[in-house]
Amino acid sequence: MQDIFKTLRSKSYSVPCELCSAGALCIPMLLNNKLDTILQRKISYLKNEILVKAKTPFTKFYVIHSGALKTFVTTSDNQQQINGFYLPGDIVGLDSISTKVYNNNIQALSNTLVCELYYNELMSLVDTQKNVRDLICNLLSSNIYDYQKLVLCYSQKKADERLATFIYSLYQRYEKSGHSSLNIKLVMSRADIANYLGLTIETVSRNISKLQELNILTAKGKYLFIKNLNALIDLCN
Amino acid sequence: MQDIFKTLRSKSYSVPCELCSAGALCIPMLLNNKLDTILQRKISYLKNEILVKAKTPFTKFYVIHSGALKTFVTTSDNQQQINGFYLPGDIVGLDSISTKVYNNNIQALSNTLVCELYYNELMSLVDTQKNVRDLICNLLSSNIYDYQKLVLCYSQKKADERLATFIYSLYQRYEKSGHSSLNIKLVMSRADIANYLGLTIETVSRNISKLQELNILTAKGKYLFIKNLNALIDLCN
DNA sequence: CGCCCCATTGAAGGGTTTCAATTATCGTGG
DNA sequence: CCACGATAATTGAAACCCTTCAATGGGGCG
Repeated sequence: MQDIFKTLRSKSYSVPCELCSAGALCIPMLLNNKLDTILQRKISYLKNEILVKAKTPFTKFYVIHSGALKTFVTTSDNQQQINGFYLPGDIVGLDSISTKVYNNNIQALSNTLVCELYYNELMSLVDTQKNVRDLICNLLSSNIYDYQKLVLCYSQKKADERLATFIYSLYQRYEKSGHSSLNIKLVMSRADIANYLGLTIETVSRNISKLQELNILTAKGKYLFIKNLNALIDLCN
Repeated sequence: MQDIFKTLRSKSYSVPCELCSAGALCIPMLLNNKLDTILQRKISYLKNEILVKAKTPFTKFYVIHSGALKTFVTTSDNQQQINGFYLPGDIVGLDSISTKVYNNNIQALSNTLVCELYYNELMSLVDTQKNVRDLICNLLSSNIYDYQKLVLCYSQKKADERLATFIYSLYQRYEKSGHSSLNIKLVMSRADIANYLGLTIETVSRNISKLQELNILTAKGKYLFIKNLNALIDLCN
């Protein structure tokens, strides 16, 4: 078991363009040699660096190549409320089209490479390319569907089910971007997970222990090994 | 006080086209005499009638003129999980673009008039009219933003804050569609509210009583009268 | 190697649910 | 229009889950 975690230490997730949620955007653009005009490739941000402050003007989406981001708002008593974790292939900022400002702060959870995708120039492509139009609509719509499921999760589920759902969603997202593995590295702290799930650090910690006692997974620091995927999925519904 | 509730008994919310979330769609189309080709106007559904069963092919959005709808999924143990209430001016089905099937069941909470908006024909308008394209993107994006706020609400807030947020959001939504009033008719049952908020009926009931003890509102059956809007808003943060 | 931060674990308190009983409301039919 | 039954809503008490407060253990980084 120790060996597994050793090999994971050097694990670094990234997404090839073909599996990126914006990939279907970039690839046809590449073909048209229009890519460079609307997409800045692979800009680097350091761990904990703030990419965007909330309320600043919205100009572009951030598409994650490798690493991870979190988005959060700050409450009146100056506390963070995390409302999203973004992994390779994910696109950040879809909520900002209508408000014309970023609604959230965006921060790097680790050293991260992102592609920047300018909204205005993307929209001009929508007008000329029907597949881009469909892609944008699908991207926005599936984001809505994802949030619907998230709302159901948080409004209906207990702590252990929330945590199981969170872990399984990480598994699914890595799988989707070509990193199918029962070994998962948590890029965020327990405090961030707790904040996001609307629980306390202690409750998250206790429920991770509980999942281990149930032989569903093994946890060692930021590394999880899913021992019984079906049992994990059962906990999610 | 009794008088207020008397006069409310006949209250019926509806939205004029100018204030409908699809209004900016319908109005330019009206001008072009294209309206009738893509929009079926004011179809009537009876209370409790099922408009759409989940998993059936997605073809059109439903825009509410008067009345109200709820959307829900059914769990493995055949229980409803409500994930949305829709009021006059709201548009239902935005999550279904990407999945190509309706993800939720749609049911009328009261006798309801809806306009039906066909997706394919709407998309052809996107290609010819830039304002329609922008409207769709804004509609989808603001829906995402709304869900972000909802997720935060449910993941972070206690029962009384959830309920306050729910009531205040009803107030805001009626205000937005031209029915600004401190008197609100709840079109849904306590059971539906509880289900949606992830609470029990008893907890909802107790917290309505609590809001009355705090002199924030008066409740009589399905009718609420907000006595202290600022206090209600304070509870929401 | 030691410090600091993060994570884990324990015990008490508070909030929500569950179970149970009562009261109110709505729809129906006389 | 009122009476009745069925359904919905309210209220109380005990059980349970999560939080809070507190202390301990462990890992990463200089």
